[in-house]
Amino acid sequence: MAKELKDLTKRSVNYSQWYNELVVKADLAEQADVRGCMVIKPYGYAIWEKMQSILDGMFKETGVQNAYFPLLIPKSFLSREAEHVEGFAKECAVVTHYRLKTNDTKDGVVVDPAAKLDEELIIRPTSETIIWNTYKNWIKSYRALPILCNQWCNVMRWEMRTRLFLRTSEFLWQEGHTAHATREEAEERAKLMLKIYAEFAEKYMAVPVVQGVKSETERFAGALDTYTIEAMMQDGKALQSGTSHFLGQNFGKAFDVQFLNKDNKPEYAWATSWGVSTRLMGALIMTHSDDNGLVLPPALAPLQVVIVPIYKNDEQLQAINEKVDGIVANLKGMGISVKYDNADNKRPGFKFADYELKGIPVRLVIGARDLENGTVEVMRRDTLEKETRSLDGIEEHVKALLDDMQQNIYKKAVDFRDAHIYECDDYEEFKSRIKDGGFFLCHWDGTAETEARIKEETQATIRCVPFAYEQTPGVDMVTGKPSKCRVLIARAY
RNA sequence: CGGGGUAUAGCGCAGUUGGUAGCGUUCCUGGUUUGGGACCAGGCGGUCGCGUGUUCGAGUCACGCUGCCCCGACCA
Repeated sequence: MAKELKDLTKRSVNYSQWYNELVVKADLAEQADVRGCMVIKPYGYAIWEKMQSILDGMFKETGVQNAYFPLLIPKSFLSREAEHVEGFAKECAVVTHYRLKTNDTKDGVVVDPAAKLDEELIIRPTSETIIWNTYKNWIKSYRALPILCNQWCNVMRWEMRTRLFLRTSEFLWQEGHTAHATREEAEERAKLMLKIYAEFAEKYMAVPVVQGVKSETERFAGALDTYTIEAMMQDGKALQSGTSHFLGQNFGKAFDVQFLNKDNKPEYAWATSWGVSTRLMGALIMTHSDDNGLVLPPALAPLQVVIVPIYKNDEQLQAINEKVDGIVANLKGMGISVKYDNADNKRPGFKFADYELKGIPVRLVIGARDLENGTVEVMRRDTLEKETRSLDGIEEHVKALLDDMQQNIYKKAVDFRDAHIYECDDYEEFKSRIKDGGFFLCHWDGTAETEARIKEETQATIRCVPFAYEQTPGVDMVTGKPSKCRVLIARAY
C-alpha cells in the first residue's frame, strides 16, 4: 500500500494517470464492468450529495421547482429540432426491443425478434425534446408562464473515450428547463443560472471560474447562446464546468408550444436550459489535490474533522475516549461533522495517511502525552501543517481553521489561475506556449475557419468570450483581420 | 471504424526447448506492536478469456472468435 500511494507523486509527470489513480485510491469511483460507465462509491457519492443539496437550495431560492421526466424519448421527438438532433445523433443509445427469450441451446438469452418496437426509443442524452413535448400541454396562456423546472437525473451519451467523472457514457446531472413569455425574461434566466453556477463553484467548491459566452461552433445544439463557466486545472487545461443556454423559440416552434399573450395574440414560448454534472467532481479533484491525495474544501467535505487516539493499553484508551466524547459533542453542536476513529484494527500511521488521501480537512490527534499536558495535535490538510495546542477552546479553533482553509484553498486556486492567464498577440508564440497549458486571451476575427485552424494546429479551442474582461478592438492573432475583442483560448478536457 | 498492444488468484505479475500452477499484495487466524502507511507464523483463494486443432500430454504450438487497454475521429 505504501509503495502504491507514493506513485501519486507522479502528479507533475503524468497528470492524467495521477488523476485516475487518485479517484480510485481515494475511494470516490471506479470503472464499472459496463463499457464507459462508472460506479460512484459511497465516499464519492457523499460529496456529490452535498453538492446537490447546496445547488438545489440555490435553485429553489430563484423559484425553480423539481420534477421528473421519462428516461426514454421516442426517436421522432429528437428529430423535431434540426440542429439539436445533428448535435446528439452520433452518441445516442437506442432501445429497439422490449423482450428477451431463452436461446435454442437453452444456455443463454437472445433478443426476441418478435418484440421489436414500432418506434425506437432513445435513452435521453438530454431532455429538451421530451420536456418541450410535455410543456406543449401545460402552456396555453401567458398566465401559465414562467415554468421553472429542474430534474436531477442520469443521461447517456455514447462517448468513444471515457474518463471517470470527466466523461462517462452515463452520468448524473441536473438539467433545468424553463419556459418564458418574453425573450428578455428567458435571456435573464439563462444569465442568472450561470451566475448561480459561478457562485457555487467559487464559494463552495473553492474553484475560480471564468464566465463567458461560447462561440457559435462550441454552442449547445439548438441554442442561440451558450453561457459557460470555465475552470483551470492544475495542468493548465480548461474544464467546462457548467453551461446555461438561451434557446430562443427553437424548441417552442419545434414542439408547437404556443400561448396567448396579454394582447390575446398567439406566440411561441421562449426557452432556457442549464446543467451541471458529476463532472464537477472532476473539477474539485483536479483543482485542489496534491501528492498526498484529495484536498476537499470544508464546505463540501462529508467529514470535516477526524480524531485519532494514540494509546498503549486499555486504560489509556479509556481516558482518551472520555476526553474526546466531550469534544465530539461540542463540535457536532456547532454543526461540524466529526468522526472519532478509535478502531484498533488500523495503526495510527495508516489512519493518518488514509484520511489525508481522502481529503479530510482537519485531523486531531490525542495521545497519553497530550492527556498529561492537556494538549492536542491539530493538522490542516491544505498545508499539512501540524500544531500542538491546548484543549481549551479547541472547538472554536477548529471552526476558525475550517473557515480559513476554505478561503485559503480558494485563494491558492485563484493565484494559480491568474499566474497562468496570458494576453497573446503572436500566433507563433501562442503555438509554442500553449503546450505548457494556461488560458490565452487573444484577438479573434470571429470566423469559424480561424477557430478550426487553431484547433487543428494546436488542439486548443475557444473556451468563451469572457464577460469580465475589459475589451478593446485589435487584429486577429492568426489572420491579422480586424477583431472586436479577445477570446479565451485553451486546451480543454 | 483504422493502427498497436494485452488476456494466468480480488489486484499487480512470472511461467524456460510442451510434462499437470507459482511470486508479490489483498483477505482470514493467532501473537507481538501502536506519536506517520508494522512485524512474525499459519491459512483461504485459479475450469490459465472462449472454441477448434496438433500431441501420449497444451498456460506454452496453430487457426478462429471475444473482451479489455493505448493512439486517432467524436464529446460536458
